[in-house]
Amino acid sequence: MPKEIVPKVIARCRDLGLRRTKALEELLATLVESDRPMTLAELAASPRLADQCDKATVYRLLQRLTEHGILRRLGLHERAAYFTLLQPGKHSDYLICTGCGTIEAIKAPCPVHDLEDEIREKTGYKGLYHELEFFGTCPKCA
Amino acid sequence: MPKEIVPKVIARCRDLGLRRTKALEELLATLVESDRPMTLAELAASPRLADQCDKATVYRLLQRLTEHGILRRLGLHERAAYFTLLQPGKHSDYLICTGCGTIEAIKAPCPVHDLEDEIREKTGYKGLYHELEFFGTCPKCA
DNA sequence: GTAATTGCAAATACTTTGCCACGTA
DNA sequence: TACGTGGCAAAGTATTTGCAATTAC
Repeated sequence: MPKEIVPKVIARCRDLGLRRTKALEELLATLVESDRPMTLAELAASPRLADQCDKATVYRLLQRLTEHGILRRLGLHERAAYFTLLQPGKHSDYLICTGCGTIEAIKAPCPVHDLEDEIREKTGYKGLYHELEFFGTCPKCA
Repeated sequence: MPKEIVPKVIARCRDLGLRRTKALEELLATLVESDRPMTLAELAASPRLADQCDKATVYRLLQRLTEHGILRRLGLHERAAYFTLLQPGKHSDYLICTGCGTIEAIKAPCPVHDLEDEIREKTGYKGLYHELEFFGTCPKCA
């Protein structure tokens, strides 16, 4: 959670051969400050990026960072794709209200790691990871 | 798995006030025969439906059936939405190859029911359900 | 007969790409 | 200087809707 996250991630990007651009810095800062996954549209419209660069630039940045394993692309049921910073050792599952669309990360420990290991062994899939989401109607929407 | 599934589901539809149309029958039969979720495009192009009706009809059928709880709409990471028949007492998690896009249902018991109950109690969300998917590269694609 | 359902076509929404200018290393 | 990046605009892909015609009940 400390502010030093951004510089560290940028260092990782640099190691991967990516250039340090203003857009990269602002995009990462925005994602780190956000406590939930964000869409391309949300990112492109966010304060740090709106005046900074074109939506196509944000799009290509998201592509590049996802390919390099800095970000992860999530489904989350909306028409738009969501992106989140991938931090080693960290994993989040989400609780989503199908009424208002609110997305919140779940704090409880994820209960699927054992099954994930089992699947990895039995199927031989490489680079296995999972995505777990809970959907329902929040008290406000009910 | 028996053939009687379709008539039963149609009966449920009728109880909900839906009309028994050819398109409805074929759509349900297609989904029952499929062992995995399908997209609107796949369904509209499937043998039973291709000559039967317009894609817009399939689209609206999927909407209606989803609203009435006969089907469930899933994310599954592709740009297109996936739909699956919702059978009482049945639940599937999926294993998806990010290379070739293969989707297969996981047989192992789902390990998140306890967490789901916990979330239901703590948050007060109504109609809570979850979606769990594993992503990775299958042996063939690796 | 009446309301639900359908077909066709047009409109959206979000994503993706081409091409040339620009900036970082 | 050279190659990764960025901007603008156009093309793609999947979804969603309007409206008149049709069909189930």
